[in-house]
Amino acid sequence: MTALPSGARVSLTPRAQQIAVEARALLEERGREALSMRNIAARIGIRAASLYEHFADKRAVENAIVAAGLYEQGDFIAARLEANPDEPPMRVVAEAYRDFALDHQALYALTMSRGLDRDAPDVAAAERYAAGFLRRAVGDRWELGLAFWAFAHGVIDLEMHDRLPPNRDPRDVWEEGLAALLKDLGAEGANA
Amino acid sequence: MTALPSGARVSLTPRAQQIAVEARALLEERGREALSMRNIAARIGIRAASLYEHFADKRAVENAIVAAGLYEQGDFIAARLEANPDEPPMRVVAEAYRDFALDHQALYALTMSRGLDRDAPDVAAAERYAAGFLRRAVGDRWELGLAFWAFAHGVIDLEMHDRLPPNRDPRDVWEEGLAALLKDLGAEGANA
DNA sequence: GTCTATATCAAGATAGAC
DNA sequence: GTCTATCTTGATATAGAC
Repeated sequence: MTALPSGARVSLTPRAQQIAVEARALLEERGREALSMRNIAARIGIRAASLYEHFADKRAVENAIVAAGLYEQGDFIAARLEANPDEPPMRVVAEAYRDFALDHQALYALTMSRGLDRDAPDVAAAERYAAGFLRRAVGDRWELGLAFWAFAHGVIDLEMHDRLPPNRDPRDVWEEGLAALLKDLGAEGANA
Repeated sequence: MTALPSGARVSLTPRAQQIAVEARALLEERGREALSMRNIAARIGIRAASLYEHFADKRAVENAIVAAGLYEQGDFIAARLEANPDEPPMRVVAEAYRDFALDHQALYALTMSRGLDRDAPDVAAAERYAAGFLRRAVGDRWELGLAFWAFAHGVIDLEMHDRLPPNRDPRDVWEEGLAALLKDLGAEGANA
């Protein structure tokens, strides 16, 4: 069940792979508005024009980053589930989701605040892979599963935009909402 | 308790007020990336340079839009509460929040996906006004109130970015999560 | 309060040579 | 696969005249 390296899941030439890796590093180091074709190229030591030999346009580069990020997010969740077999899976998935997002904020924002290009096969497959963990954690209560996701995303997004009151700990908000939802999920989802 | 017209709450010259109104109309009609100084000016029939007589920079124009939007959102929620005195207030607030957001998507996105400029006094006051309704709806369970907000924002944001599965009704996700949170809030918040 | 004119910058993308 | 050179567009913002 150990995951393949994400490179093996994605249909890119080796060079395009490498560019996507550097682009992602750039994104995480310098933020989203630094992710320009020029900056990506400069980091690799080539000219922006040369990138178009490997990607049709900027959107395609972003898609590669997003797809790789979703696989990595899934792998991270999978590892946490393996490491915590006695915790309620939905709690493990939720905590892992949040930790990953907060550890990769620019990547998370890129993934969530643009529409996903579902006609890009790599993106669509990566989305299915990542969503699978949520699905399995909630059994047949798929709508409630999506509600967990919405709650998690909402807390993370408010936190990232500094919208929560400064005198409150976001972790308390998180715990309060998560507990309420888990109560509703009940025993059904209590173990995998 | 009827609200003042939002103009009266905001410290802008009449001309600046008028510009902000047009800017907001532009935002709602043509979306966020159409909100440029050039486009705002063109809609009024002046040149972009002239706007700087009334606002220090673009950010200030956005702040005026956001502050007015928050007051309007608050008024909308207040009206719903008055119209539904027998419903659980937290449910009324949540439903009103969602309806307002979905009816003013570009405004909502502008308000939520930029940081708020809290040193702009108008913005800070508007935020307090809008947050007050949530506060009163949850009594002393303020963290849970923030969890309601996070959940609502999360559903709305996923919905706006087309992230929810196409074969599921977002309303079902909404209802499922809201019901779970309301259950946890219990009788305390059942009436105002 | 608005104008013209302009500075400044940066973005995505293409053509065609090597 | 990368280069140079360039096109095209569009943004925020300022100076100074009227």
